[in-house]
Amino acid sequence: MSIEDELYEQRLAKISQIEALGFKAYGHRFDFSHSIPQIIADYSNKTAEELENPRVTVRVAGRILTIRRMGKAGFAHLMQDGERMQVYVRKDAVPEKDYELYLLLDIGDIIGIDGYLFRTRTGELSVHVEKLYFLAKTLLPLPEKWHGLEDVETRYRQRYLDMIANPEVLKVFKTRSKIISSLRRQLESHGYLEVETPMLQSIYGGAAARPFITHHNALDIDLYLRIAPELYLKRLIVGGLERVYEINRNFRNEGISTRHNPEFTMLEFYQAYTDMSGMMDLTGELLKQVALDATGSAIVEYQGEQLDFGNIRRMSMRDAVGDATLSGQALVEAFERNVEATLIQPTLIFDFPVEVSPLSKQKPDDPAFVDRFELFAAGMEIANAFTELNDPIDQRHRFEMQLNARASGDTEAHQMDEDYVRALSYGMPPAGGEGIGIDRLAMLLTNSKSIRDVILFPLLRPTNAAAV
RNA sequence: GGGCGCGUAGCUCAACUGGCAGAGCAAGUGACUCUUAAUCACUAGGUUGUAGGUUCGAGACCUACCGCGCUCACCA
Repeated sequence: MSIEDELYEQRLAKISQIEALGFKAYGHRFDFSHSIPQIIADYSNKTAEELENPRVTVRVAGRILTIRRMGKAGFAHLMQDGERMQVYVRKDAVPEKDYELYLLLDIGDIIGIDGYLFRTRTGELSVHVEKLYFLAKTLLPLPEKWHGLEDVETRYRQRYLDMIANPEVLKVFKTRSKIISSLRRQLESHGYLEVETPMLQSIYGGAAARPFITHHNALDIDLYLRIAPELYLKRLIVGGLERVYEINRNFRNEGISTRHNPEFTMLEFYQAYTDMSGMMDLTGELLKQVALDATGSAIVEYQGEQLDFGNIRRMSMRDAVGDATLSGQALVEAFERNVEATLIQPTLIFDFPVEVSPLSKQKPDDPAFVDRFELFAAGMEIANAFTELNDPIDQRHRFEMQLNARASGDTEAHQMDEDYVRALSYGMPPAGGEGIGIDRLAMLLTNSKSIRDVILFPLLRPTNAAAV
């Protein structure tokens, strides 16, 4: 019998014992009076005397992290929402069956308690237990309490264990949530409307990437998982929704790395009657506020560097490369090869060659370039924005150039989207648009080295379930 | 896809040049009414990722495969 089976059997036996005492191994609703973080926030600075007069009674729930039994009394730590609270159980302070239950508890069990707050002799804020409730039995052992769970593969495959054993992981995902809610709040305050556009598309576009292909049975057609929502969002600009945004998943059938997950979250927003420079100003405003909302500061530490989102630099691609003679593909290649990784401080790079920008509007004074910028930080591309191309004839021409590129082997070139050209043909107001990679932004604002640390369930190769 | 590295008990890690697979935590039994990595005593727990090979002998060396990490390419 393996150790795990043995533990499992022992714990099944404990379920019988717990039920024999009159408790349910898997309980029902439990209305706690205070969350553990609440108690810590409200009572951490209270003295032992203040906690006695008047006595603070609490009903608390949580997962058992540690147990220290000493004959006829003992301590345990409960964890809720990433924070821990010590509880003290004395044989003469609880009903007889509750103490028998206490003796049967395992690390990992979820329990509820009634009791009152006090300070131990060493000063730790604790709950003096008067009644125990049993809420859920753990049948499997938790990772070790001291080192936690460090094996990265298990952390990603069994994220729930990672969250239990490594409370800082909870913080990362709370910060990610704050980032998204901050962006929503800000865009709404600018009059933007959140919309949802198709993930299943019969023509994919809006980015240079290879798609995932799937099949719809009833229509008997292949469909693509979207690589970007761009062309649909701009149809909405044509239709009169003048400020729209979408925060949702894109899917790109490409490599996996510390900066790439096949499905990733993108914010895209479009605003009629503005242009690239309007997007530049808005980007600065959004990022400063999102950094403040997520971390409390516009200056954020990332991997030993202080990134200042309060003061975003702007530089043309040619200036960044340092060669005013380069243009087209050669300029982009020089930029990607020599400059991109060196852009640690948040930097807007503008003036992209028209060849790599089939959806952007050309500069009025230099048609070799378009009014487009990308935001880089920590050597990563974070955002991409431009003055939207609203000339349907030019757009058709750009698509045709993309088709030529595709014919000569560029598997990531755009498809022709006749309906999109038709939409533009009804007249799209001048507009600016932008996409921000939420996962990468979350990396920066949580000081995470890998995109997998900011995606709850990153894609891993499946294994035989038994192996993990 | 290429290169480099890793895989030992549920978890965190040892095991010298190829020579009896070990510790702490977790688990079980016992002691203990203010502990906090509780303490003390005892007990149990292993197909060393998988399959081959070399060898008197393999956790270690060789080959292939599986999985993960880093990195390059591609991309956001």
